[in-house]
Amino acid sequence: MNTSIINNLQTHYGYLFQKELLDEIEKNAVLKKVSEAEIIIDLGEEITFIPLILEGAVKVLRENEQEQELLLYFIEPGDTCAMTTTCCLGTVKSEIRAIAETDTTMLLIPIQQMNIWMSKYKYWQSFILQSYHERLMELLETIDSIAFLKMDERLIKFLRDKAKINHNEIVKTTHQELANDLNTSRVVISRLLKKLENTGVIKMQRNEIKVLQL
DNA sequence: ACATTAAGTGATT
DNA sequence: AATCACTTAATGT
Repeated sequence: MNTSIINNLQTHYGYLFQKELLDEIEKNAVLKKVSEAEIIIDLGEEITFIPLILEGAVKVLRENEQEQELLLYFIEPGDTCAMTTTCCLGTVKSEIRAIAETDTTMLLIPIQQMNIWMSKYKYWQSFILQSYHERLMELLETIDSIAFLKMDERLIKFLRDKAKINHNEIVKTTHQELANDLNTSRVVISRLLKKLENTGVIKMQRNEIKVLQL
């Protein structure tokens, strides 16, 4: 494994850097690159690995039978996906869909290793627990947002989050996509965006929205 | 020039 | 806030 990957691990996952654990990660992990919009794992697929995000961002969403979707949270470098850690024994099927938000580089850790390391390495255990906690907090934030915020507040929050994740104040998306992510209709999004533009919060063009007030 | 897709609007529930 | 029906604007071939 080359040095840039090791450096990256050190930057984002510093606290789980124990010599032996690092050696094991080198030995067992597979480097994977996915490009934007690629589906990393889909509903019902068997989970055989857990990802450590090195570069990029991944969006995690839920979908019901009628193909309505709802964004749960984003995961960034330094994160792992909690849904894949929920069951430590046996194989489980994914309850969520993970899509590359941008071009993303990650390390895939086989689920068996994950289980072995849980008891073998204290750093690994606390990393997983902490990550699980973070994911839960983000989920709570999303729930709050759905329960207590009106659609216009949800929309601007989403745009800001997205701008942050992409490290770019210009969010490249369509009104329809936003409607899908927030599980509302395109017309509603169009009208709310217009209001936001009039109040100077954003500026829009076809296929992109510039968030002025981050 | 034409077809396709994105975005805007008014009316209704 | 959702849905419908329709218009207008932008973009690809």
